[in-house]
Amino acid sequence: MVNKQYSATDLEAFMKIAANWQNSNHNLLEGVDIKTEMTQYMNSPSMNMYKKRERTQNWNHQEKKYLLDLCRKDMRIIENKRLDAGLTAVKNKAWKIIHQKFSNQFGTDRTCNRLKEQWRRMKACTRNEILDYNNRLARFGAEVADRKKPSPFTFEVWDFMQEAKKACKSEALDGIDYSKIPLALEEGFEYREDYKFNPEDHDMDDSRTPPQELCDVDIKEEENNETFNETFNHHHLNQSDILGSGERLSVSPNHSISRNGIHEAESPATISTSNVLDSSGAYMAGGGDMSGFQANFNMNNISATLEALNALRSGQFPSAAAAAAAAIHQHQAQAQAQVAMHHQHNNNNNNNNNEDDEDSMKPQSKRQRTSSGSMLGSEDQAPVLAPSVPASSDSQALERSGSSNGLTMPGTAVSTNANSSSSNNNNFELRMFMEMQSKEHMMRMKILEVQLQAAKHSRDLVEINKTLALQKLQLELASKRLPS
DNA sequence: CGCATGAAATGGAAGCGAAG
DNA sequence: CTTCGCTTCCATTTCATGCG
Repeated sequence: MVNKQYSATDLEAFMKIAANWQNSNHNLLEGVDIKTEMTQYMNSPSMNMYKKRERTQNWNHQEKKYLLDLCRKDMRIIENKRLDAGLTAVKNKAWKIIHQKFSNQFGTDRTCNRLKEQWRRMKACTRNEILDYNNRLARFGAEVADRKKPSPFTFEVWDFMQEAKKACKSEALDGIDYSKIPLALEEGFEYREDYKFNPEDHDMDDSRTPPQELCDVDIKEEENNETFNETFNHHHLNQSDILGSGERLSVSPNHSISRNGIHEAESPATISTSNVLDSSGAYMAGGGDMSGFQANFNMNNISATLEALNALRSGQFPSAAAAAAAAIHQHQAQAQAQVAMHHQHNNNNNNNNNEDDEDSMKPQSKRQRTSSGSMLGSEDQAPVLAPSVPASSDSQALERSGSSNGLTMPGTAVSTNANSSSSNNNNFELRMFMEMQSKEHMMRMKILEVQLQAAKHSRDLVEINKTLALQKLQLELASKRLPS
Protein backbone atom coordinates (compact mmCIF):
# COMPACT_ATOMS: atom_id res chain seq x y z
CA MET A 1 0.00 0.00 0.00
CA VAL A 2 1.24 3.41 -0.82
CA ASN A 3 1.99 5.37 2.28
CA LYS A 4 0.41 8.74 2.13
CA GLN A 5 2.74 11.69 1.81
CA TYR A 6 1.93 15.32 1.61
CA SER A 7 2.43 16.94 -1.75
CA ALA A 8 4.95 19.71 -2.33
CA THR A 9 2.15 22.30 -2.37
CA ASP A 10 0.76 21.06 0.88
CA LEU A 11 4.15 21.28 2.48
CA GLU A 12 4.75 24.72 1.02
CA ALA A 13 1.56 26.00 2.57
CA PHE A 14 2.49 24.52 5.92
CA MET A 15 5.97 25.97 5.60
CA LYS A 16 4.63 29.48 5.19
CA ILE A 17 2.67 29.16 8.39
CA ALA A 18 5.66 27.66 10.12
CA ALA A 19 7.98 30.38 8.86
CA ASN A 20 5.68 33.05 10.23
CA TRP A 21 5.57 31.29 13.52
CA GLN A 22 9.35 30.93 13.51
CA ASN A 23 9.74 34.63 12.88
CA SER A 24 7.59 35.51 15.82
CA ASN A 25 9.32 32.97 18.06
CA HIS A 26 12.80 33.50 16.78
CA ASN A 27 14.59 32.96 20.02
CA LEU A 28 13.07 29.53 20.54
CA LEU A 29 13.64 28.00 17.13
CA GLU A 30 16.98 29.49 16.24
CA GLY A 31 19.12 26.99 14.38
CA VAL A 32 16.28 24.51 13.88
CA ASP A 33 15.86 23.19 10.34
CA ILE A 34 12.18 23.82 10.37
CA LYS A 35 11.62 22.48 6.86
CA THR A 36 13.02 19.06 7.68
CA GLU A 37 11.28 18.98 11.01
CA MET A 38 8.03 20.01 9.43
CA THR A 39 8.25 17.47 6.63
CA GLN A 40 8.91 14.70 9.08
CA TYR A 41 6.16 15.77 11.37
CA MET A 42 3.58 16.24 8.67
CA ASN A 43 4.23 12.79 7.30
CA SER A 44 4.20 11.11 10.66
CA PRO A 45 1.39 8.65 11.37
CA SER A 46 -0.06 10.95 13.98
CA MET A 47 -0.96 13.39 11.23
CA ASN A 48 -2.75 10.78 9.17
CA MET A 49 -6.14 11.95 10.28
CA TYR A 50 -5.59 15.31 8.67
CA LYS A 51 -4.41 13.95 5.36
CA LYS A 52 -6.39 13.43 2.26
CA ARG A 53 -7.04 9.80 1.65
CA GLU A 54 -5.15 8.00 -1.02
CA ARG A 55 -6.59 5.17 -3.00
CA THR A 56 -4.89 1.83 -3.08
CA GLN A 57 -4.03 -0.11 -6.18
CA ASN A 58 -7.01 -1.30 -8.14
CA TRP A 59 -7.87 -4.90 -7.70
CA ASN A 60 -6.81 -7.09 -10.57
CA HIS A 61 -8.64 -10.13 -11.75
CA GLN A 62 -6.32 -12.62 -10.06
CA GLU A 63 -6.82 -10.95 -6.72
CA LYS A 64 -10.57 -10.97 -7.07
CA LYS A 65 -10.61 -14.54 -8.22
CA TYR A 66 -8.45 -15.61 -5.33
CA LEU A 67 -10.66 -13.76 -2.90
CA LEU A 68 -13.72 -15.47 -4.34
CA ASP A 69 -12.03 -18.85 -4.07
CA LEU A 70 -11.12 -18.21 -0.45
CA CYS A 71 -14.62 -17.08 0.41
CA ARG A 72 -16.07 -20.07 -1.34
CA LYS A 73 -14.30 -22.43 1.02
CA ASP A 74 -16.37 -21.32 3.97
CA MET A 75 -19.34 -19.73 2.30
CA ARG A 76 -21.71 -20.86 5.03
CA ILE A 77 -19.68 -18.87 7.51
CA ILE A 78 -18.71 -15.87 5.42
CA GLU A 79 -22.15 -15.35 3.96
CA ASN A 80 -24.11 -16.16 7.05
CA LYS A 81 -26.25 -13.25 8.12
CA ARG A 82 -26.52 -14.29 11.71
CA LEU A 83 -24.86 -12.00 14.21
CA ASP A 84 -24.53 -14.10 17.31
CA ALA A 85 -21.25 -14.11 19.16
CA GLY A 86 -20.20 -17.58 18.10
CA LEU A 87 -20.73 -17.04 14.43
CA THR A 88 -19.18 -13.59 14.55
CA ALA A 89 -16.07 -15.00 16.13
CA VAL A 90 -15.85 -17.74 13.54
CA LYS A 91 -16.47 -15.25 10.79
CA ASN A 92 -13.67 -13.04 12.03
CA LYS A 93 -11.44 -16.01 12.27
CA ALA A 94 -12.30 -16.94 8.70
CA TRP A 95 -11.52 -13.43 7.52
CA LYS A 96 -8.23 -13.46 9.31
CA ILE A 97 -7.27 -16.66 7.58
CA ILE A 98 -8.42 -15.26 4.27
CA HIS A 99 -6.36 -12.16 4.89
CA GLN A 100 -3.30 -14.14 5.76
CA LYS A 101 -3.67 -16.43 2.79
CA PHE A 102 -4.26 -13.47 0.57
CA SER A 103 -1.21 -11.72 1.95
CA ASN A 104 0.89 -14.78 1.34
CA GLN A 105 -0.24 -14.80 -2.25
CA PHE A 106 -0.28 -11.13 -3.18
CA GLY A 107 1.65 -9.34 -0.47
CA THR A 108 0.48 -7.39 2.51
CA ASP A 109 -0.79 -4.29 0.76
CA ARG A 110 -4.42 -5.18 1.34
CA THR A 111 -5.60 -5.09 4.89
CA CYS A 112 -8.28 -7.36 6.25
CA ASN A 113 -10.87 -4.62 6.15
CA ARG A 114 -9.95 -3.83 2.57
CA LEU A 115 -10.56 -7.45 1.75
CA LYS A 116 -13.94 -7.33 3.39
CA GLU A 117 -14.78 -4.08 1.62
CA GLN A 118 -13.71 -5.50 -1.70
CA TRP A 119 -15.76 -8.59 -1.11
CA ARG A 120 -18.78 -6.41 -0.39
CA ARG A 121 -18.15 -4.33 -3.47
CA MET A 122 -17.73 -7.37 -5.63
CA LYS A 123 -21.07 -8.65 -4.48
CA ALA A 124 -22.76 -5.29 -4.84
CA CYS A 125 -21.39 -4.76 -8.34
CA THR A 126 -22.35 -8.27 -9.32
CA ARG A 127 -25.85 -7.76 -7.99
CA ASN A 128 -26.21 -4.53 -9.91
CA GLU A 129 -24.76 -5.91 -13.12
CA ILE A 130 -26.81 -9.06 -13.10
CA LEU A 131 -30.05 -7.30 -12.19
CA ASP A 132 -29.38 -4.74 -14.87
CA TYR A 133 -28.63 -7.47 -17.36
CA ASN A 134 -31.76 -9.39 -16.45
CA ASN A 135 -33.74 -6.22 -16.76
CA ARG A 136 -32.47 -5.57 -20.24
CA LEU A 137 -32.93 -9.18 -21.12
CA ALA A 138 -36.59 -9.00 -20.17
CA ARG A 139 -37.20 -5.67 -21.83
CA PHE A 140 -35.14 -5.79 -25.02
CA GLY A 141 -34.24 -9.39 -25.51
CA ALA A 142 -30.98 -11.26 -25.52
CA GLU A 143 -29.42 -9.49 -28.46
CA VAL A 144 -29.59 -6.04 -26.91
CA ALA A 145 -28.84 -7.28 -23.43
CA ASP A 146 -25.76 -9.16 -24.58
CA ARG A 147 -24.20 -5.97 -25.87
CA LYS A 148 -23.31 -5.23 -22.31
CA LYS A 149 -23.12 -8.70 -20.95
CA PRO A 150 -21.51 -9.12 -17.53
CA SER A 151 -18.17 -10.88 -17.53
CA PRO A 152 -17.93 -14.60 -16.83
CA PHE A 153 -16.38 -13.71 -13.50
CA THR A 154 -19.47 -11.68 -12.62
CA PHE A 155 -21.60 -14.70 -13.37
CA GLU A 156 -19.27 -16.77 -11.26
CA VAL A 157 -19.71 -14.42 -8.33
CA TRP A 158 -23.45 -14.39 -8.91
CA ASP A 159 -23.57 -18.17 -8.89
CA PHE A 160 -21.62 -18.16 -5.70
CA MET A 161 -24.02 -15.68 -4.14
CA GLN A 162 -27.03 -17.77 -5.06
CA GLU A 163 -25.37 -20.90 -3.82
CA ALA A 164 -24.36 -19.25 -0.57
CA LYS A 165 -27.82 -17.81 -0.10
CA LYS A 166 -29.32 -21.24 -0.50
CA ALA A 167 -26.80 -22.82 1.80
CA CYS A 168 -27.29 -20.23 4.50
CA LYS A 169 -31.04 -20.32 4.17
CA SER A 170 -31.04 -24.01 4.77
CA GLU A 171 -29.22 -23.44 8.01
CA ALA A 172 -30.97 -20.24 8.96
CA LEU A 173 -33.38 -21.87 11.38
CA ASP A 174 -30.88 -24.33 12.54
CA GLY A 175 -29.54 -23.42 15.93
CA ILE A 176 -26.02 -24.28 15.03
CA ASP A 177 -23.34 -23.15 17.41
CA TYR A 178 -20.68 -22.02 15.01
CA SER A 179 -18.21 -21.15 17.70
CA LYS A 180 -16.54 -24.53 17.62
CA ILE A 181 -16.68 -25.15 13.92
CA PRO A 182 -13.37 -25.79 12.28
CA LEU A 183 -13.01 -23.89 9.06
CA ALA A 184 -12.34 -25.33 5.66
CA LEU A 185 -10.03 -22.39 5.22
CA GLU A 186 -7.77 -23.86 7.84
CA GLU A 187 -6.85 -26.59 5.42
CA GLY A 188 -3.10 -26.63 5.31
CA PHE A 189 -3.07 -23.33 7.07
CA GLU A 190 -0.69 -22.28 9.78
CA TYR A 191 -1.22 -19.20 11.86
CA ARG A 192 1.57 -16.75 11.80
CA GLU A 193 2.61 -15.94 15.33
CA ASP A 194 3.34 -12.40 14.36
CA TYR A 195 0.04 -11.89 12.60
CA LYS A 196 -1.44 -9.83 15.38
CA PHE A 197 1.54 -7.57 15.60
CA ASN A 198 2.50 -7.36 12.00
CA PRO A 199 2.64 -3.66 11.18
CA GLU A 200 1.84 -4.46 7.58
CA ASP A 201 -1.61 -5.47 8.66
CA HIS A 202 -2.30 -2.09 10.05
CA ASP A 203 -4.05 0.31 7.88
CA MET A 204 -1.60 3.17 7.78
CA ASP A 205 -3.71 4.80 5.14
CA ASP A 206 -6.75 5.21 7.19
CA SER A 207 -6.70 8.93 7.32
CA ARG A 208 -9.32 9.25 10.01
CA THR A 209 -8.07 6.61 12.26
CA PRO A 210 -6.01 7.78 15.18
CA PRO A 211 -2.62 6.10 15.51
CA GLN A 212 -3.53 4.05 18.52
CA GLU A 213 -6.37 2.44 16.64
CA LEU A 214 -4.42 1.62 13.58
CA CYS A 215 -5.15 -2.06 13.65
CA ASP A 216 -7.49 -2.20 10.75
CA VAL A 217 -8.51 -5.74 11.41
CA ASP A 218 -11.67 -5.01 13.26
CA ILE A 219 -11.25 -7.97 15.43
CA LYS A 220 -10.93 -7.71 19.11
CA GLU A 221 -7.84 -8.91 20.90
CA GLU A 222 -9.57 -11.61 22.84
CA GLU A 223 -11.01 -13.04 19.70
CA ASN A 224 -7.60 -12.97 18.25
CA ASN A 225 -6.22 -14.98 21.06
CA GLU A 226 -9.18 -17.22 21.19
CA THR A 227 -9.11 -18.02 17.54
CA PHE A 228 -5.44 -18.56 17.62
CA ASN A 229 -5.66 -20.83 20.57
CA GLU A 230 -8.56 -22.62 19.06
CA THR A 231 -6.70 -23.32 15.89
CA PHE A 232 -3.62 -24.08 17.81
CA ASN A 233 -5.59 -26.65 19.70
CA HIS A 234 -7.00 -28.10 16.54
CA HIS A 235 -3.61 -28.43 15.07
CA HIS A 236 -1.78 -29.46 18.12
CA LEU A 237 -3.18 -32.45 19.82
CA ASN A 238 -6.11 -30.64 21.34
CA GLN A 239 -4.22 -30.84 24.53
CA SER A 240 -6.46 -28.46 26.33
CA ASP A 241 -9.35 -30.78 25.64
CA ILE A 242 -7.65 -33.85 26.58
CA LEU A 243 -5.71 -32.68 29.54
CA GLY A 244 -8.84 -31.39 31.06
CA SER A 245 -7.74 -27.78 31.30
CA GLY A 246 -10.15 -26.60 28.66
CA GLU A 247 -13.86 -26.58 28.62
CA ARG A 248 -14.19 -28.93 25.74
CA LEU A 249 -14.14 -32.02 27.82
CA SER A 250 -17.19 -30.81 29.56
CA VAL A 251 -19.07 -30.40 26.36
CA SER A 252 -22.79 -30.49 26.36
CA PRO A 253 -24.61 -33.65 25.40
CA ASN A 254 -25.33 -32.00 22.11
CA HIS A 255 -21.73 -31.62 21.29
CA SER A 256 -20.59 -33.53 18.27
CA ILE A 257 -18.01 -35.31 20.35
CA SER A 258 -20.33 -36.62 22.90
CA ARG A 259 -19.37 -39.11 25.45
CA ASN A 260 -21.47 -41.81 23.96
CA GLY A 261 -19.99 -41.20 20.58
CA ILE A 262 -23.22 -40.14 18.98
CA HIS A 263 -22.72 -37.35 16.54
CA GLU A 264 -24.89 -34.71 15.11
CA ALA A 265 -25.32 -33.73 11.53
CA GLU A 266 -22.55 -31.74 10.03
CA SER A 267 -22.13 -29.32 7.19
CA PRO A 268 -19.97 -30.15 4.20
CA ALA A 269 -17.58 -27.40 5.14
CA THR A 270 -17.12 -28.91 8.53
CA ILE A 271 -16.66 -32.32 7.10
CA SER A 272 -14.04 -31.25 4.68
CA THR A 273 -12.17 -29.49 7.40
CA SER A 274 -12.48 -32.40 9.67
CA ASN A 275 -10.91 -34.51 7.02
CA VAL A 276 -8.13 -32.08 6.82
CA LEU A 277 -7.65 -32.02 10.50
CA ASP A 278 -7.65 -35.74 10.61
CA SER A 279 -5.19 -36.02 7.84
CA SER A 280 -2.98 -33.46 9.44
CA GLY A 281 -2.73 -35.82 12.31
CA ALA A 282 -4.29 -33.78 15.02
CA TYR A 283 -4.06 -36.68 17.35
CA MET A 284 -1.93 -39.19 15.63
CA ALA A 285 1.03 -39.33 13.41
CA GLY A 286 0.45 -40.91 10.07
CA GLY A 287 -2.48 -38.75 9.12
CA GLY A 288 -5.44 -40.35 7.44
CA ASP A 289 -4.03 -43.79 7.86
CA MET A 290 -4.75 -43.55 11.51
CA SER A 291 -8.24 -42.24 11.17
CA GLY A 292 -9.75 -45.55 11.94
CA PHE A 293 -7.87 -45.73 15.14
CA GLN A 294 -8.70 -42.18 16.00
CA ALA A 295 -12.36 -42.76 15.82
CA ASN A 296 -12.38 -45.46 18.40
CA PHE A 297 -9.54 -44.08 20.39
CA ASN A 298 -11.01 -40.67 20.86
CA MET A 299 -14.70 -41.04 20.88
CA ASN A 300 -15.32 -44.19 22.74
CA ASN A 301 -12.47 -43.78 25.11
CA ILE A 302 -11.99 -40.21 26.06
CA SER A 303 -10.64 -41.27 29.39
CA ALA A 304 -8.17 -43.50 27.62
CA THR A 305 -7.14 -40.62 25.48
CA LEU A 306 -6.72 -38.54 28.58
CA GLU A 307 -4.48 -41.05 30.23
CA ALA A 308 -2.52 -41.62 27.08
CA LEU A 309 -1.96 -37.98 26.44
CA ASN A 310 -1.05 -37.27 29.99
CA ALA A 311 1.62 -39.87 29.64
CA LEU A 312 2.50 -38.58 26.21
CA ARG A 313 2.93 -35.15 27.61
CA SER A 314 5.25 -36.38 30.28
CA GLY A 315 7.22 -38.31 27.70
CA GLN A 316 6.13 -41.78 28.80
CA PHE A 317 5.12 -43.08 25.46
CA PRO A 318 5.11 -46.78 26.14
CA SER A 319 2.96 -46.20 29.15
CA ALA A 320 0.82 -43.90 27.12
CA ALA A 321 0.17 -46.52 24.56
CA ALA A 322 -0.31 -49.15 27.17
CA ALA A 323 -2.70 -46.95 29.04
CA ALA A 324 -4.61 -46.29 25.90
CA ALA A 325 -4.72 -49.92 24.95
CA ALA A 326 -5.75 -51.02 28.40
CA ALA A 327 -8.41 -48.43 28.64
CA ILE A 328 -9.66 -49.28 25.21
CA HIS A 329 -9.95 -52.91 26.18
CA GLN A 330 -11.82 -51.92 29.26
CA HIS A 331 -14.18 -49.76 27.32
CA GLN A 332 -14.76 -52.19 24.52
CA ALA A 333 -17.98 -53.53 25.92
CA GLN A 334 -19.12 -50.07 26.68
CA ALA A 335 -18.28 -49.03 23.15
CA GLN A 336 -20.41 -51.81 21.76
CA ALA A 337 -23.31 -50.63 23.80
CA GLN A 338 -22.73 -47.17 22.46
CA VAL A 339 -22.63 -48.47 18.94
CA ALA A 340 -25.99 -50.04 19.52
CA MET A 341 -27.25 -46.70 20.67
CA HIS A 342 -25.67 -45.17 17.61
CA HIS A 343 -27.62 -47.61 15.47
CA GLN A 344 -30.79 -46.65 17.16
CA HIS A 345 -29.98 -43.01 16.66
CA ASN A 346 -29.29 -43.62 13.00
CA ASN A 347 -32.56 -45.37 12.55
CA ASN A 348 -34.32 -42.45 14.07
CA ASN A 349 -32.55 -40.02 11.79
CA ASN A 350 -32.32 -41.72 8.45
CA ASN A 351 -31.74 -38.45 6.69
CA ASN A 352 -28.55 -37.93 8.54
CA ASN A 353 -26.98 -41.32 8.36
CA ASN A 354 -24.23 -40.08 6.19
CA GLU A 355 -23.35 -37.19 8.38
CA ASP A 356 -23.37 -39.31 11.47
CA ASP A 357 -21.19 -41.85 9.85
CA GLU A 358 -18.82 -39.23 8.69
CA ASP A 359 -18.79 -37.75 12.13
CA SER A 360 -17.96 -41.00 13.69
CA MET A 361 -14.76 -40.90 11.76
CA LYS A 362 -13.96 -37.37 12.78
CA PRO A 363 -13.16 -36.78 16.37
CA GLN A 364 -12.12 -33.24 15.55
CA SER A 365 -15.58 -32.11 14.62
CA LYS A 366 -16.41 -29.54 17.21
CA ARG A 367 -19.79 -28.58 15.96
CA GLN A 368 -22.15 -27.82 18.72
CA ARG A 369 -25.80 -27.52 18.01
CA THR A 370 -28.74 -26.43 19.94
CA SER A 371 -31.20 -29.11 20.63
CA SER A 372 -34.09 -27.55 18.82
CA GLY A 373 -34.48 -27.87 15.10
CA SER A 374 -31.06 -29.25 14.65
CA MET A 375 -32.11 -31.33 11.72
CA LEU A 376 -33.44 -28.53 9.65
CA GLY A 377 -31.59 -27.95 6.47
CA SER A 378 -29.86 -31.26 6.56
CA GLU A 379 -31.40 -32.26 3.27
CA ASP A 380 -29.56 -29.44 1.65
CA GLN A 381 -26.31 -30.65 3.01
CA ALA A 382 -26.70 -34.25 2.01
CA PRO A 383 -25.93 -33.95 -1.70
CA VAL A 384 -22.65 -32.28 -1.01
CA LEU A 385 -21.50 -34.91 1.37
CA ALA A 386 -19.11 -37.67 0.58
CA PRO A 387 -20.60 -40.90 -0.77
CA SER A 388 -22.63 -42.56 1.88
CA VAL A 389 -21.35 -45.49 3.80
CA PRO A 390 -23.81 -47.82 5.44
CA ALA A 391 -24.18 -47.20 9.11
CA SER A 392 -22.11 -49.66 10.95
CA SER A 393 -20.33 -50.31 14.16
CA ASP A 394 -17.22 -48.38 14.94
CA SER A 395 -15.13 -51.44 14.44
CA GLN A 396 -16.55 -51.82 10.98
CA ALA A 397 -15.75 -48.24 10.33
CA LEU A 398 -12.24 -48.93 11.41
CA GLU A 399 -11.98 -51.85 9.10
CA ARG A 400 -13.22 -49.66 6.32
CA SER A 401 -10.56 -47.12 6.92
CA GLY A 402 -7.96 -49.79 7.22
CA SER A 403 -8.92 -51.64 4.10
CA SER A 404 -9.39 -48.53 2.06
CA ASN A 405 -5.71 -47.88 2.02
CA GLY A 406 -4.67 -51.45 2.09
CA LEU A 407 -3.09 -51.21 5.49
CA THR A 408 -4.02 -52.54 8.84
CA MET A 409 -3.15 -49.87 11.24
CA PRO A 410 -1.72 -50.68 14.59
CA GLY A 411 -4.28 -48.62 16.36
CA THR A 412 -7.02 -50.39 14.55
CA ALA A 413 -5.73 -53.67 15.69
CA VAL A 414 -5.40 -52.44 19.22
CA SER A 415 -8.94 -51.32 19.32
CA THR A 416 -10.62 -53.98 17.25
CA ASN A 417 -8.72 -57.15 18.02
CA ALA A 418 -9.31 -57.04 21.71
CA ASN A 419 -10.50 -60.60 21.66
CA SER A 420 -7.81 -61.82 19.34
CA SER A 421 -5.54 -64.53 20.60
CA SER A 422 -2.62 -63.24 18.53
CA SER A 423 -0.77 -61.43 21.29
CA ASN A 424 2.48 -61.32 19.34
CA ASN A 425 0.81 -59.49 16.57
CA ASN A 426 -0.65 -57.10 19.08
CA ASN A 427 2.72 -56.46 20.63
CA PHE A 428 4.25 -55.73 17.28
CA GLU A 429 1.50 -53.32 16.39
CA LEU A 430 1.71 -51.76 19.80
CA ARG A 431 5.42 -51.17 19.28
CA MET A 432 4.72 -49.57 15.93
CA PHE A 433 2.14 -47.39 17.56
CA MET A 434 4.56 -46.39 20.28
CA GLU A 435 7.18 -45.52 17.76
CA MET A 436 4.77 -43.40 15.86
CA GLN A 437 3.65 -41.71 19.03
CA SER A 438 7.24 -41.04 19.92
CA LYS A 439 7.97 -39.52 16.51
CA GLU A 440 4.88 -37.44 16.64
CA HIS A 441 5.73 -36.22 20.08
CA MET A 442 9.16 -35.13 18.92
CA MET A 443 7.66 -33.28 16.02
CA ARG A 444 5.13 -31.54 18.17
CA MET A 445 7.73 -30.56 20.68
CA LYS A 446 9.74 -28.98 17.90
CA ILE A 447 6.73 -27.13 16.58
CA LEU A 448 5.90 -25.89 20.06
CA GLU A 449 9.47 -24.78 20.53
CA VAL A 450 9.43 -22.78 17.31
CA GLN A 451 6.10 -21.23 18.17
CA LEU A 452 7.29 -20.33 21.61
CA GLN A 453 10.33 -18.68 20.11
CA ALA A 454 8.20 -16.74 17.66
CA ALA A 455 5.88 -15.65 20.44
CA LYS A 456 8.85 -14.45 22.46
CA HIS A 457 10.10 -12.43 19.53
CA SER A 458 6.68 -10.90 19.02
CA ARG A 459 6.51 -10.00 22.66
CA ASP A 460 9.95 -8.44 22.53
CA LEU A 461 8.90 -6.46 19.50
CA VAL A 462 5.90 -5.13 21.34
CA GLU A 463 8.08 -4.17 24.30
CA ILE A 464 10.47 -2.33 22.01
CA ASN A 465 7.61 -0.53 20.34
CA LYS A 466 6.21 0.42 23.71
CA THR A 467 9.55 1.79 24.82
CA LEU A 468 9.95 3.76 21.63
CA ALA A 469 6.48 5.19 21.93
CA LEU A 470 7.18 6.15 25.51
CA GLN A 471 10.41 7.86 24.58
CA LYS A 472 8.69 9.74 21.80
CA LEU A 473 6.00 10.83 24.20
CA GLN A 474 8.58 12.08 26.66
CA LEU A 475 10.36 14.02 23.95
CA GLU A 476 7.13 15.61 22.84
CA LEU A 477 6.31 16.52 26.39
CA ALA A 478 9.72 18.06 26.86
CA SER A 479 9.44 20.09 23.67
CA LYS A 480 6.02 21.33 24.76
CA ARG A 481 7.39 22.47 28.06
CA LEU A 482 10.18 24.32 26.34
CA PRO A 483 8.09 27.35 25.22
CA SER A 484 6.54 27.73 28.64
C1' DC B 1 -38.34 -6.71 30.44
C1' DG B 2 -36.71 -2.51 28.61
C1' DC B 3 -32.95 0.34 27.66
C1' DA B 4 -28.14 1.41 26.41
C1' DT B 5 -24.24 0.14 24.02
C1' DG B 6 -21.34 -2.05 20.72
C1' DA B 7 -20.40 -4.56 16.52
C1' DA B 8 -21.32 -5.84 11.92
C1' DA B 9 -23.73 -5.29 7.52
C1' DT B 10 -25.23 -2.38 3.99
C1' DG B 11 -26.58 1.47 0.73
C1' DG B 12 -25.03 5.32 -1.07
C1' DA B 13 -22.26 9.50 -1.50
C1' DA B 14 -17.75 11.46 -2.01
C1' DG B 15 -13.24 11.25 -3.58
C1' DC B 16 -9.42 9.61 -6.56
C1' DG B 17 -7.12 8.58 -10.85
C1' DA B 18 -6.86 7.20 -15.64
C1' DA B 19 -8.53 7.67 -20.23
C1' DG B 20 -10.64 10.18 -23.84
C1' DC C 1 -12.79 19.12 -18.67
C1' DT C 2 -15.73 15.10 -18.50
C1' DT C 3 -16.61 10.45 -17.86
C1' DC C 4 -16.03 6.15 -15.87
C1' DG C 5 -14.40 2.67 -12.84
C1' DC C 6 -12.95 2.06 -8.57
C1' DT C 7 -11.99 2.93 -3.49
C1' DT C 8 -13.16 4.82 0.82
C1' DC C 9 -16.04 6.51 4.23
C1' DC C 10 -20.43 7.85 6.49
C1' DA C 11 -25.05 7.06 8.10
C1' DT C 12 -28.36 3.87 9.04
C1' DT C 13 -30.17 -0.55 10.28
C1' DT C 14 -30.07 -4.82 12.64
C1' DC C 15 -28.86 -7.76 16.10
C1' DA C 16 -26.45 -9.39 20.42
C1' DT C 17 -25.16 -8.48 24.90
C1' DG C 18 -24.97 -6.38 29.40
C1' DC C 19 -27.13 -3.95 33.05
C1' DG C 20 -30.61 -2.09 36.19
